[in-house]
Amino acid sequence: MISPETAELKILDAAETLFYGRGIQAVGMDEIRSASGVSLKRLYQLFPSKGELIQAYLRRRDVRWRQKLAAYADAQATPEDSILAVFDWLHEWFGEPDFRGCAFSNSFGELGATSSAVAETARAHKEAFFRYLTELTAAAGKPASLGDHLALLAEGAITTAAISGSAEPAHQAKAAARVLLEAA
Amino acid sequence: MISPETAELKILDAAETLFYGRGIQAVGMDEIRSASGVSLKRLYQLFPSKGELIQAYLRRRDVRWRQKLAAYADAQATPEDSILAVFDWLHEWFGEPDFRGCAFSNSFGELGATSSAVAETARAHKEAFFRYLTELTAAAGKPASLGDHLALLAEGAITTAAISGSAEPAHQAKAAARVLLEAA
DNA sequence: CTTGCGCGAGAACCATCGTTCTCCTACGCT
DNA sequence: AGCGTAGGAGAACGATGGTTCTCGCGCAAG
Repeated sequence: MISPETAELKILDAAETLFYGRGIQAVGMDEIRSASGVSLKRLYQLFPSKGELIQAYLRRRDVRWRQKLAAYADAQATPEDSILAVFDWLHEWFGEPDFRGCAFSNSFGELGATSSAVAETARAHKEAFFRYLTELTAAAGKPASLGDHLALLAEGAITTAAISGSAEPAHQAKAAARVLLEAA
Repeated sequence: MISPETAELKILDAAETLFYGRGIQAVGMDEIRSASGVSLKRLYQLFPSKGELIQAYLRRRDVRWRQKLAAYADAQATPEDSILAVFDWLHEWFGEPDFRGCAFSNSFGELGATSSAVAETARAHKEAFFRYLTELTAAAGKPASLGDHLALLAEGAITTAAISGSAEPAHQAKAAARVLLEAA
């Protein structure tokens, strides 16, 4: 028998791939069982309902996504470089073969109206992202409004890249961000 | 008996309210029948499947949304004013009590991976919106890249307003747009 | 008048899905 | 060895949803 921790990881990995790739409602618990190789009984022991699995999926993705972004941006030499690097990171993300937009925007559009837990998780994710950009602009000695503006550009780039299937919006957003950064 | 045209309108109105307000998969055909007052038999005569009703809903919303935007923006005195008016119009839209983000982004996130028809409709809607903004920037004697940048701001404002539940992103996007407009 | 067609109301049908249950196997403890 | 418990595989259950069918009625043509 596999350990509970391993089982939990396998379930979360399968759930993330399936939920993100095909939409939450389009994926049944049976499919998560097949993909993870964990029995239904075990699955329900670890996550007592699909709703709790959805929350666990979103929470883990939130943390990992923001960690990866921060690791990339914080490695830059100056705050200005960090700000622009955000858009480079987005470009790399958009180019991944399974990129399908923002998991939080997607789940909000799908379930936000019927699940306040999903709506709240999406809101918290976006707020944390906004806060991070505002920290970067503060470190560069720029006003908080620049953080808001950059966040809108990034947000727009994500949905546009998802729907158009192109990574180009990241470069466009970066060009706009450079203008805003120099003007601020 | 009501005329087929009237029945079709009542169905589309009910479908739009329900699909947009609660998500497409969360709404059953029975609920559309109750809300529209049109019998299931008639409903299936006019729209042979839920998929075709979804497409009709999205097509009509695309046309109306872009018409309303263009009517508002084109009424301005100068191309520059038209560009900035786009964000005023967004602000009004965000303030509507049933605002829940972009119907196309939402349906793309929900069904884009499983329905190529939905994905394509969303793509066409965004492309038309982008094209419209590029026309405005061209009329103002600005480069096409400005149109792309404004589109990203608008797009970001829409999803941010939806998830945060605030109309403020429209004002923030307008401020950023003004900077980009003057710098271009 | 009567015959038949179109319609509305809603039951019926079939698939799917979230969740639970059954049955059987394997292993740990005494 | 024998017993009890946990776990896996998958059937079962109840609800829901998309789609179709049945039934009964009203109206229009002959």
